[in-house]
Amino acid sequence: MQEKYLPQDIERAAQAKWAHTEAFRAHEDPAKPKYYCLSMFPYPSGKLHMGHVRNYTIGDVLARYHAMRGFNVLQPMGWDAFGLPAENAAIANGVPPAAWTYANIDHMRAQLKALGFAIDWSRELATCKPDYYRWEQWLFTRLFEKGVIYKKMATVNWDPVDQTVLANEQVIDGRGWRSGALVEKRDIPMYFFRITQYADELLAGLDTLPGWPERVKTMQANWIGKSTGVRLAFPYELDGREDRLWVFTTRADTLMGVTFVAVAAEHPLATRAAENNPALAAFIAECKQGSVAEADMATMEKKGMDTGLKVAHPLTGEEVPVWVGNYVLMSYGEGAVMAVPAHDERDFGFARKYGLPIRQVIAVEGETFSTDAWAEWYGDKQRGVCVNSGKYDGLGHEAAVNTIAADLEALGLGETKTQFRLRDWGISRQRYWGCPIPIVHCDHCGDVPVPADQLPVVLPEDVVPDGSGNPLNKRADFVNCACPKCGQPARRETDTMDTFVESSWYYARYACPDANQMLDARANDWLPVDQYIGGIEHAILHLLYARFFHKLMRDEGLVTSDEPFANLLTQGMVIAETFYREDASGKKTWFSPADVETRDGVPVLKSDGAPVIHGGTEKMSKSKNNGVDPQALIDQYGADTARLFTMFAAPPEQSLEWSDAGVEGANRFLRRLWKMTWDHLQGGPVAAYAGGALGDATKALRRQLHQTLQKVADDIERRKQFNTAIAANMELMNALAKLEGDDPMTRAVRQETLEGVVAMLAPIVPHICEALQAELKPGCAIAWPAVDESALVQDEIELVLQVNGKLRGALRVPAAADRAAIEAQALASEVVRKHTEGKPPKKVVVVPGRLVNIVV
RNA sequence: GCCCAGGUGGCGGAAUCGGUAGACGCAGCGGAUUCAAAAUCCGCCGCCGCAAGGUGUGGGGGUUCGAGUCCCCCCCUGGGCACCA
Repeated sequence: MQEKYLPQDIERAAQAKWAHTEAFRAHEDPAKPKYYCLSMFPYPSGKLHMGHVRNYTIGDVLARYHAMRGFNVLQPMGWDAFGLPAENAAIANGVPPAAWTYANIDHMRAQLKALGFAIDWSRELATCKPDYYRWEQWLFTRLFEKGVIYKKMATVNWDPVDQTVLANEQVIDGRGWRSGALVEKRDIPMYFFRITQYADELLAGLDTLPGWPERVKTMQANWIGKSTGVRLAFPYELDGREDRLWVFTTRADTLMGVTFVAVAAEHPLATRAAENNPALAAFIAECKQGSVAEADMATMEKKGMDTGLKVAHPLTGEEVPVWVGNYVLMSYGEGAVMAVPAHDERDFGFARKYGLPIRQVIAVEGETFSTDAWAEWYGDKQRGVCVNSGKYDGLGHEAAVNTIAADLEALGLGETKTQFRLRDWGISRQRYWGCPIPIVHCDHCGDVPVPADQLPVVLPEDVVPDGSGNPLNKRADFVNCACPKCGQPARRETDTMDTFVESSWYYARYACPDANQMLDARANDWLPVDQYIGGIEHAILHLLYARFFHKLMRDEGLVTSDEPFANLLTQGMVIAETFYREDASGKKTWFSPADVETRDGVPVLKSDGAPVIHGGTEKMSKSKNNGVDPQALIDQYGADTARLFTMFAAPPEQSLEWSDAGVEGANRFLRRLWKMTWDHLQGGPVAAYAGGALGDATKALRRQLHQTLQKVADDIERRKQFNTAIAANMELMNALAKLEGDDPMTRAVRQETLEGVVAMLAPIVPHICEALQAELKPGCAIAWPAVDESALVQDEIELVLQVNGKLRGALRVPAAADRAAIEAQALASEVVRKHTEGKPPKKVVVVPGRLVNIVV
């Protein structure tokens, strides 16, 4: 054994050994319980960032721990390889996205291997490879034929200068990120997954997932947003024809307070009204500026304009004006809303701004209504009762909704309806680097899905996008084809799929990566995933889409389970400070924190010494350029230090603010572990303690060892909190360092303790543990030690002594002492007499094993 | 704007079911070792106070023998908002 801890040498040796023995190759084995441990696969952006290190170390700790505890473990890895950054790199460097992506994959694979993760690399997949995406195309055609996928118009961000569709991320303050042009909304045809058909099941399914964090389930439930309300109609007559304007509301009880209705700018009524109204047409055009992102829509100034059209109130027949509102979303509900300014805060503000009437129809006892300012109670469903509402006066929320709904139904002007906030999933992307949508457009046959025997539709990999439009449109060899149905010349669809489609089923493909079909029987051997680990930022979209896709695959007979992920661990983000400079046009340039230093309390760029602006502490991301490269850490200290530090710095679910300090401490601990083992082994080999009389010190250390074994198992398995598991081992090592003596019994206990620490830390720092095990117990694989219950027994325990709830001292009592004996001993103690000043106790609280509180 | 989290020493964090606030680590301070330094080892380390003691978990209120933990209100920070992944 080397006296010095040399991480590079031992890590290389351990990794070579694992590779040689195929230690992590997973095989189906019905004799053992399976444990499918999956970390969200990375986007191959170039190099690993700290978020990856954190994510995959968490997964690796759980995978290795479960393997030690007798599970048949599968831990695969792959690449979420399609996406926008590859096109951006192509624009910047002139490299085809495919070449850029494959080079990144090679680099990042080597980095992952250097971190020593227990991954079955034989199952590696990349979503940009035809043998992966062909099955996605195959399923698409099946679902298209079933009607689960359909085509409709949808609104996108359009850059009029670059003549291209922009992602929401590419719209900055309403302008295109490259051109700086004002972004417009544009309607184009897109393919949609009918996810709303599964809304109820996706909602109900959350209750079958006890292994998911409550907060994620709450977010998903709110996202699906099931609400019951009333769909009702405002009749009107236009151009001599009778028609109805439909709206949906959860507050039908306020129907008598409607003073206007608001429609979206794209609503047919708005379009019709604008025909002879240039001012309105101009306003509608204005509404079409800006991004389609909901956050932008919700935070922009609420504006509106009267269309001049009137509709009739469904119950009173009273005339109600129709306005266009820039805050009304065409894609949600009916594209129109009824406005009750008195009882909806947004309508209230809008009515005051435009001088529209505010009519109170709900009252709360003891409160006075005023049109001057909004008060919380105006919108209170619980306490409010109807007023100024004719026959509905005096009814509470529920009764009023039911009565009004019944009356509307009798008139044929409304019905009770369940509404979801969830919208169908539009998957068409006007981009090159994605999975081609397997549709052929034929003048005679319409949209024809590509037959299975003609799949995959292969994406050409030699393309370099230039930032304007989809380059596939310029590839005649791709676009021109024969209609699969009639054989006549036809055009291939050039839109590609949302990359969320690839990441919605990769977890299943890992079970059978070589299958010559989408999935084979092995999928059911491994699914559902026992532990899924990934960033909290995926709490809604990715996880909802994957759950949805799993149900689609189930309904295709490909899997038997209802849910893909039995247990979910949402790791917090690795965040870091951001710094930027802004040019005259308002364009921001972001600088890496590594290139920034503080001079006289001002952040400046190291290269030019001029100040930069601090942009807050945010998720490490490419766009903010605040990622920290873990490679330097690995190069300097080794993989085990990087792993130990990321696991020790914060519990997995919390966000982790990056700082370089602390890494040194993790490395110091490993050196100390190494040195203590070396020192111990200088005395020659010794067997671990296996029985016999012990002194106080050795007995206490053994108790701590076995307590720690219990705690660490609980921390890893149940609490999934690795920082405290590591801290417990540090405490144990601190105690071991204080154990003196070289007699055989003491050395046996020291051997047992070191073996225990090596086993407990093996999932976290596997390389050093592998090397230490080879010295401590040559020829024996690391095994999780059984807890010795007899070592845990204590004769005496210490209780906390309080007087009036304040800590005043401690009390040593026999472990078996009963309540009365403890109370007597407490009352007799010196501290109690001093602090009670002789007053008789009013109450004595005894919490067994914890404390005694004397109340006077 | 809406939905979901979080806020504890100089810093990262611990306190698992309402029961000793600050485990463990970083930084700092003092000492040992050394020609010297690094490394290592030992000790101290919330704040006020010489001490006794008081005080302290974003702010305000409440429940309780006892609140970081439960309830109400407020402030701040982060994540998501459907085309970043």
